[in-house]
Amino acid sequence: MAELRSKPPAPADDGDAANFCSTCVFGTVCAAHDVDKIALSELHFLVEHIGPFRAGSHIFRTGEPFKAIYAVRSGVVKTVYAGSAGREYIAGFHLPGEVIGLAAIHEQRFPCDAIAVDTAYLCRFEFRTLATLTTRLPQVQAELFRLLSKDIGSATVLAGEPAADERLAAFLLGLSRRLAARGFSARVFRLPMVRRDIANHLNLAPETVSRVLRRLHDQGWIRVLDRQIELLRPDELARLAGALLPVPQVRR
Amino acid sequence: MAELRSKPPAPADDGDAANFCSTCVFGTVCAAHDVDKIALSELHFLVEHIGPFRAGSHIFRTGEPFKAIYAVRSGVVKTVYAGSAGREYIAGFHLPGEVIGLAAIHEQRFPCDAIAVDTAYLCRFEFRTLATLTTRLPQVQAELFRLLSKDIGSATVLAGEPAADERLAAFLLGLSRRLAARGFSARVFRLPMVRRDIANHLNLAPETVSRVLRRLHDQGWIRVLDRQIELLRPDELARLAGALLPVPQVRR
DNA sequence: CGGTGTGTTGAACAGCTTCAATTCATGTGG
DNA sequence: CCACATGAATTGAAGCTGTTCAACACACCG
Repeated sequence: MAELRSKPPAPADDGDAANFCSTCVFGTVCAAHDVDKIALSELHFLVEHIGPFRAGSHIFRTGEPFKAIYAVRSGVVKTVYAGSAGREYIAGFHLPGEVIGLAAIHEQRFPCDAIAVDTAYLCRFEFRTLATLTTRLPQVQAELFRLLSKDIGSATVLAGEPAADERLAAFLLGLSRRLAARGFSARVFRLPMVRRDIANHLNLAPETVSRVLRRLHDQGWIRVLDRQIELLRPDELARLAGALLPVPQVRR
Repeated sequence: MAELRSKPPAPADDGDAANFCSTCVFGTVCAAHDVDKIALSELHFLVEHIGPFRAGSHIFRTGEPFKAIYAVRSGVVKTVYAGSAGREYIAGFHLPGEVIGLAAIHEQRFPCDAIAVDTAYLCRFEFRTLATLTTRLPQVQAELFRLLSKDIGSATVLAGEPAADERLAAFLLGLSRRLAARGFSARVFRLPMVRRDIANHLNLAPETVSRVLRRLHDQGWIRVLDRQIELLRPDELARLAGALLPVPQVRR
């Protein structure tokens, strides 16, 4: 477990006047297509680079009026809903290239907090301007539809309420795959968040997370050393997780 | 509990060449605004009325290629995800005016089954055509964004995993409010679905649903007679449900 | 060095599930 | 028309999974 890459504290690629960030959701959309050059440059002009946000600081808060959506450029961000009885539910952990804030469109207010887990940099997209632009950039509109649709699915996945082991297996594998898609090792990685966050994401007590990790460790399917994780038997984990897994990225 | 309205077996309003159905999601959008008349008539032309679907028959199935979204015109439709170990999870019950199929945009396949609970009639919107039209009808685009965003939220609500009583209270109250928004009584109504469906929606065993209903009944907060429900103390139910409730429709 | 927050482990408890039996309504075939 | 089968709903009893409460190890930091 020595070859673990430590995440760079600053974004590797900020983009410039001619290009989007390498992680940008809209980068791939615009690169290959014959799009309206003027509109494209407007889209580019619309992007606002913000950060750094230190671990624990808010990108937006529950109840704030909705003005913009955000794409994670570097670091990790969690979206946190206030649950009943003082509990909090973490809807997701968002890696570079992923977009947050889309759930706020409906009520025009953010329904959750967005909090940096790591030191995080983001891109800000003023939504009204973006929505206007999409009428001239159908590919961007399609991408927005797709992003919104994706979030419906991801919210639904955990709702099936499987056993603790399955949830944790699905969580680890999902994280592994998303990291792999970003050029990191799929086998060995470091959990960016504390146990309590994992617990709140999977609807478990932190103690249960500990115990399940230990169980998986004792079975020889993973190795756990603090936040260092090594997946020894991803096949077994996948079997455990069952239909719960986010499909291994077909598109984008 | 005698004044209960029985739901009409056929849609009350099919719309015509000049008007959308009274329940239509896009009706309100187009009615009041100064929109492109030609584009509007195209949108109108795009709508395809389908049905009836008898209880238990599929509107679409998991894995089918995504071609269109659907709006419920009359009746009730459930969206069912295949859960782990043969269990099934019901993401939602959809009343007239609500849209289903949006989660399929992302992977271009339906991630769930849509099954009629009641006899149901729907409107079908070819999605590609619709997406093209929205570039000329910004209000419709905005409405689509809003619908998608709404579904993210609704999927997240139950994820907070509260106690069984809270879930059931939230479910009953949510249903009551949605029915009220459609002109039915908020106090007295009939559950369109069987207990097992409620159980699969709330991640409970059918037996637990029975027991909780009985408990609420014995507390004097509701009256239950088979599928007939009367809410005697909606205030207490709301207190129980806590932050879990869908906000009482502000917009639309 | 004590303080704080994270993580682990143990033991008792609670809530929900599971299994099983019963009632009731509906529909089918003899 | 009745006998029987089927499925929904309810209720009871037992069992299990995860929670809660509590104690402790460990690292980091003033």
